[in-house]
This record gives sequence, structure tokens and C-alpha cells, in this order.
Amino acid sequence: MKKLDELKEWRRTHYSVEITPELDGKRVTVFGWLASIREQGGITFLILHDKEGVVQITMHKDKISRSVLEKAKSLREHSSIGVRGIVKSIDKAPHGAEIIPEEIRILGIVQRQPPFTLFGGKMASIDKRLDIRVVDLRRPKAQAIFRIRHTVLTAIREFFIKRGYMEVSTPKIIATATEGGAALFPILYYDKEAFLAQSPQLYKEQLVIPFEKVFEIGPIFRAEESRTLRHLSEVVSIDVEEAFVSYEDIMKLIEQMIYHTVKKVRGRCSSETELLRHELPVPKVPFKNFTYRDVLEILEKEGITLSWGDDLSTQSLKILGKTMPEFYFITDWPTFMKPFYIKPKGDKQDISESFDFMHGAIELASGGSRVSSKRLLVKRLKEQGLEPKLFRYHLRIFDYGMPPHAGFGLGLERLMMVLTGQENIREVTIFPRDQSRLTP
RNA sequence: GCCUCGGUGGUGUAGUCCGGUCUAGCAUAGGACGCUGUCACCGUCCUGACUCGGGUUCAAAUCCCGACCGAGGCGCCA
Repeated sequence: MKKLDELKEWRRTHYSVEITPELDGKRVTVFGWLASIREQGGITFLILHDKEGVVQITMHKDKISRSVLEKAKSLREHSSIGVRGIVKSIDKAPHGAEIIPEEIRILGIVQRQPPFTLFGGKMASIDKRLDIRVVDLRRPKAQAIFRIRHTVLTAIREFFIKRGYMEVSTPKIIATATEGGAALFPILYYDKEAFLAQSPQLYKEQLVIPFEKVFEIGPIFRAEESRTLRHLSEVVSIDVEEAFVSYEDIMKLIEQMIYHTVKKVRGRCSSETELLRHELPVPKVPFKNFTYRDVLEILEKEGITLSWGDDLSTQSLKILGKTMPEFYFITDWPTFMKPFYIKPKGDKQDISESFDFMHGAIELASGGSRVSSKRLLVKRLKEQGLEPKLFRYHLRIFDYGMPPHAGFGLGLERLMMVLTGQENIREVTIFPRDQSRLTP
């Protein structure tokens, strides 16, 4: 057993990337994890990485105390250490500067052979990586993905707050199905049956009464038996609802939100997108807009015949994605294909004021104008085979001046797949949940 | 949920069709040594694996059955 050192009075003076030639001769303290150790004759090089990047620690056999050198050589990749030493400006070092250590403290040792190395080498399968996910997240590419995610969330919050939307939180433990459709996870709520929310839909609609413009960024849960690269049982949904607007206004809002977000990612995360080798062009606005009927015609030309009312199969979405590898909307879906709260068009009741927001073959968001008349809502519930009684707590709000309103729900992970070029939604989720994975 | 495919050292793979040549190859990792400017360092040597259970056979990593685990596609779903 190797002995661990105590942190004691040591505190970080610099992050790895802050070790620059200008600090030449200064004493610094850095903390991090060992990314690699290389011996070159009488010189030993350690690469230390922290959350910001890497720095090189260099030890000449004759110029360093024996105990420091022995300690360094005993280390294995992934060990967590602290290093106190003198910065030396030198061209041959990776960023023009390195640290000559005076003392090394071993703070966390590596007991087992990790299933992968941080830099280079073959990647282990996603299953093995997810088993020790936080170690996997040290990989530079994973770091890049989640830095981008952080930037995306920040940009989206900035965007809505600046435009006067209020951030809200709604219950994730609910009494009844919100919209029918997706399967819910039942849970035991004291002595009652309850469910995990599949969407904040009904709550956010109600919240336009006091707040007019709201958004929520929070988890939603779906108990679908979906075994694909783009479905999870728990995802983060970005939900917006606004009073006195229609679905066309909401589509415009999405367009601006995406434009703003991509601009921010490009501005703040250029090194991350470069590392991921993923081109992220500024999206061309306005986004293209096809009706459901247009899409059927496009698919017809591609040799796929669908009848009005057919869902777009995975195959047809893939073909659509090839012809349109960009952001676009599919609007005016048949009313019966959409949830009960989606508003039918005034003159054509069989078509709805609805849209799906797409990128290539992947559906990112759906939204629409909402039904604001209680009578119509009850009619729509019945048409969809739902029991209005179960929705009485929702319906009675409509007796107290429910304004016309519209909104959308967007899957954050799917947006992240598009922004980072990942094919598996698990890569953009810190601790993914699917039908076979409940841990870690 | 359905269909298809797979499970070989810590990790990624070759070998499986067509049983014997497998004492299981390669890379990476781990250990030892050498190398005074590496940066996926390099060189030499070493360590380490056929998912589990049953069956067929003179002989099974290889063929058959079952279990467990995983991957992809479709459907469901947003």
C-alpha cells in the first residue's frame, strides 16, 4: 500500500493553463491528475491535467531530490496529485513553460488498471465507460462536450431572461398522465400511486395566467421501451409557454434562440468544437418551413409513399435528413396526430397549429398554439380517448380568463447531439438512464 | 416490445464459416531494464484472456442448447 499525503496548507495558486513563460522563476502550486508519465534517459516528464488543461512537470535526475523523483516514478496515470515547484520558461515545453518540482503530494492513488487512457489509444465501449463515467468524463472530448452543454444552457437562459421570460419550476411528481401518449413511470407516493412527469405541459400553460412568459429547464421522464441512439428515460427539457401569441411567433422565437445559442457556442467554445472536429456553422435564417403535406410530397419524390395521417417512420426521417441537413420546421400536422391541447386551425379543423422543429433526421422540439377554450379542450380530450374528469384540476383554470397562448418543448440532449456531432445521446448525458441502465 | 448480431488479457481487437496447425496473434496497458528534451517518446525482455452452465466429439475459443450480459436496427415515443 502506497502512503497518501495530506493536503494540509497547500492551496492551488494556478491552473495548468495559467503556467506561462511570464511566470518564469515563480513558485507555484498546482493540483490535478496524472495524464501521462514518460522517462527519457535522465529526464522524467509528468503531464498533469486539471479542469482547464494540462501542464508539464519536468525532473532532471541530477537536479532534483531523490525522494521527489522516486515519488514521481511510483505514480500511475489517473493518480491525483499536488505539485509545488518553480516555473521554468522553455521553448521545448508544450506551452512554453513547465514546472520543476520541489515537492509532490500524492493525494489519490490508482488501485486498479483503468479501462482506458486519457489521451490516445482505443476508446473502450460506451458501456464500460459509463460504468466509471466520471473517470470517462476526464477525456478531453467529453470535457469539450460538457463545456459546450454548460455554454448552451447559459446562452439559453440569457436569451429568455433578456426577453422577459420568467424561469419557473413545476412538479415532477404528478397525479395523472399529462397528455396521454408516452408511458409514465409509476411511483409510490406515501400511500398513493403517482407518476414521474413526462412533460411540464399543463403546468406551464397554467403559469401564463400569472406570468405571461415562462420557461423551464428541467428533467422529464418517459417509460418508453425505446431502444435507440436518441432516446433516454430521463432527459432535460427546455419548455417555453407564452400568452397572447401563436405558433408562428413561437417558431420565430426558436429560430432566434438557436441562432443566439450557436453564436455563443462558436464565440466561447471554439477550442472545444475544434477538439471535437465538429463544424458548427452559424445557422441560416430564416429556417426552412415545410407543412406536413409538403413533407409527404418530398418523400414521394424520394420514393417513399405515405398516406395523410401516417407517422414519419425512422426510414423516412433519415431520407428527409439527407435532403435537409440543417434546422427546419415541419408545420400544420393533422390534428388527430397531436395532443389534445394543440389548437386546430380556425378554418380547417383537421389541421393543427403545430410544428416539429428538426435538424436533419432528428426531432428537437415540438410545439404549437394551444387550445384556450374550455369547451374545445373537453371536446379534444374526448376525441383522444381521454377522460376529462381526470383533468378537472387543469380544466377549471380555463374558467378564469385563460388567454390564447403557445409554446414548445425542446430536448436539450438532442440539441447537444446536433451541436457536438454525437450520434449517441448517451455521449452528451452525464449519467444516462435507459431501459437497461439505472446506474451509476 | 420485436428482429438481427456479438461476448477472447485492464482495454480494443485477430482467430470462429470449414473442430486438431492456438503452446491463442497484434495493439495498447501493467512490470523490469536502457536511453538527458519527451510530448500517443522510443528500444529490448516479461506479465496477462477464450462470459457461465450443459451437450456433441478421440479432440471445442471454434459446432448445438440454455442462462446472463452487451451492441445495432425497427416499432413505441418527443
